[in-house]
Amino acid sequence: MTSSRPRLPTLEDVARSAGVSRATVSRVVNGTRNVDPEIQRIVQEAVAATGYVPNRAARSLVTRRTDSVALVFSVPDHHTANDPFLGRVFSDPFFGRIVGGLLTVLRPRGVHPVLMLADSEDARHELVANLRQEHIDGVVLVSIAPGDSLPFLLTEAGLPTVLFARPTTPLPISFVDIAQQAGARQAADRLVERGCRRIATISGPFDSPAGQDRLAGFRNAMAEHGQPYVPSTEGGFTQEGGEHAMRELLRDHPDTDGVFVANDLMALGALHVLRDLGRQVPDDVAVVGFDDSSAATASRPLLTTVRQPVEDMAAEMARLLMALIDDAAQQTRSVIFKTTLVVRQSA
Amino acid sequence: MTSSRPRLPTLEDVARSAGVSRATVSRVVNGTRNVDPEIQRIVQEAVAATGYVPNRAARSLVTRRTDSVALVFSVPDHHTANDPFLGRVFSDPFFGRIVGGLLTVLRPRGVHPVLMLADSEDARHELVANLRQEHIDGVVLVSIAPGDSLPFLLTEAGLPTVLFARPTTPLPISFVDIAQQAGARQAADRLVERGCRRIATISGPFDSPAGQDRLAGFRNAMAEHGQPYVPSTEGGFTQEGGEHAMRELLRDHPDTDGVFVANDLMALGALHVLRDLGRQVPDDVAVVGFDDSSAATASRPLLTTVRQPVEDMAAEMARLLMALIDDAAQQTRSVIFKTTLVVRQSA
DNA sequence: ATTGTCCGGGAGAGCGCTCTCCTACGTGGT
DNA sequence: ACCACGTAGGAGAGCGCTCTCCCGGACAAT
Repeated sequence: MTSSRPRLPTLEDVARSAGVSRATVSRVVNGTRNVDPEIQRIVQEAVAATGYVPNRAARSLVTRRTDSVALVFSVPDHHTANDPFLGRVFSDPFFGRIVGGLLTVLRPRGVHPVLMLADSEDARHELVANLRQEHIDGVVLVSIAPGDSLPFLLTEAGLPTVLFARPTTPLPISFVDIAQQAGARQAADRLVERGCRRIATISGPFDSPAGQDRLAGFRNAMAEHGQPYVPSTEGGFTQEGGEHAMRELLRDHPDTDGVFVANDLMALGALHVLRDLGRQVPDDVAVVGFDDSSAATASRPLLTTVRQPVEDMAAEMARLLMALIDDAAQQTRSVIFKTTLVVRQSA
Repeated sequence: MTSSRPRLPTLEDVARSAGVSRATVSRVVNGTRNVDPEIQRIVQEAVAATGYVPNRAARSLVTRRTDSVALVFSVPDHHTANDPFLGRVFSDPFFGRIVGGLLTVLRPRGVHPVLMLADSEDARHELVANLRQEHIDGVVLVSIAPGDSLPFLLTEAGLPTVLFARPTTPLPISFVDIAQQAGARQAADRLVERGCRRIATISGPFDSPAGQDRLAGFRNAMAEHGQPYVPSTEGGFTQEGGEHAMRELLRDHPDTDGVFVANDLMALGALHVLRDLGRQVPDDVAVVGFDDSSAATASRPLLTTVRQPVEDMAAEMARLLMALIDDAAQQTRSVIFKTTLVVRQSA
């Protein structure tokens, strides 16, 4: 029974009711220029009495601002929501953590995030066209598509954009990221501190900056700790990959007593394998993960891991984007967050 | 170096370039009425040549449609994104599964979901005011706040709304849900079929419809299987609650050989307790969860669970909402989905 | 007094689009 | 031949808002 929209009050209505002009009401509503306090009061009462709320479309039309930003997830081509791949992306808690972080900054400013998905080259171009047509003020881009063209396309279109994680190829674009290498170093320090002597690592895919950096950072740190060679296997950032890598590692290096696993999901898999093979964690083999995702507390023993402050990073993305929108001439900036080691049970 | 917006092509520009009137271009772009095929072609070429994309704000202003819907998450008061509670909400993979499902329907229709959060009574009222100002066509509401006022407020405001899960109090509002009782029955059937004789259950909170229904459904099914009394403990739908409940259950009923746990998160906790106490799953105690969330595949043994088709449900919500928006006089409707038992290792 | 300055308020153009009219032009029936 | 009717395209009125421009009055400086 949706009562067919009974025409909502407009500025005009409020103006008439308050006995002033439309312009004055607009000034009061938007808090621009000086308005006599008495008139302000009258207008505010009229607003309350009529139940007036500004029409965003009309406002956008003239201001060329929509007070909404796109939250774009860019994923490899030809995956739909029913595909296992995309399903995994969206079902990753990380998605929700980003949203939560963004909202802490966006909501107080009355800016709404609009969800968008770029899952094909066509979609990417269409997206840019849509965004250019000024119905969106800026873009928060989370890209997990290797060699994604969107960062470039958006830069080229001159759209205010902030990336989650450093772009694969250098680009004049703002982003937030974590100090990956320093994070890996925290893991190394922990394992060494525990007294582990034969330390190995399960790495992420080599074509991802995060995978590379964590591996490099870990190796560097271990070298400084006097261990020149670190056995490593690639686990593809998946749970199954982690299991497989752990098995391989133990086969080739049965005396391993400490493992740095480049993300929690793989660590979860590794823990399962260790238990199946009868190795006690952390006593026989200590394990350190990365991310501090929900997997870290779903596992037994609880996972010691390097925490990535996703919510804070997302909030900062929102701040950077707002600044970029307010002042288009602004320099692009990057903000790098420090990770923290969360010590639980596995190391 | 954001090149300060170089004024984008408008309908007028396209019209001039094609040598026709604005109205004709509009007709071609929107595919309304009959337009001479030849002129259609000319206009389409002009559109391509100028790179024209409709301005949504201008269009919305006159059509009173925005082609965007709100995706509202309504949560209990006084929780912010940094609070553990809300953090958990947003980090629950379920959030992303909803979004994924919605997008499969919304995207092809060019409708965008706008994320909103209602975390206080003020926020709820403000939300309704915002939505009423016609800058949003409809609402997809996921409420996890007990006694939430939003379903009522939205109905009252005459806003097209679709709920995820049956509202706590009866209301003329569309919703999707699953056949909770039938789902619980599937779990019961499985446990009985495996030969379990002393079956118990860990339930969700009694103030949630899902918690109630699953418990009632399970009891009914067990009664039909000849077991009149089912020991049960409440686990609050959390992992810790599940652990605690499992411990309690085993203390009071040490000979339990099968457990239905009303969600996967609690089941995860239960599995940990069972292992700690040296009970083999599924041989000593069989466990069936509910939801088929990511926890189900993160556990060892892999969790046998009742699958809730969240993506399909979300897609249906989108369909219901679109129908409601297109025809406001439409009846409110509910769609109940069947669950499926996913047999893995734990039962 | 006269001029200049500031400041509060109103008038009105126009953002880019849709959609209702209206006109011009066939086409068919009588 | 005439009129009725259908059909394709144009003209133009807004949708609700912001913002520039303008005006009138208060006040200070000359």
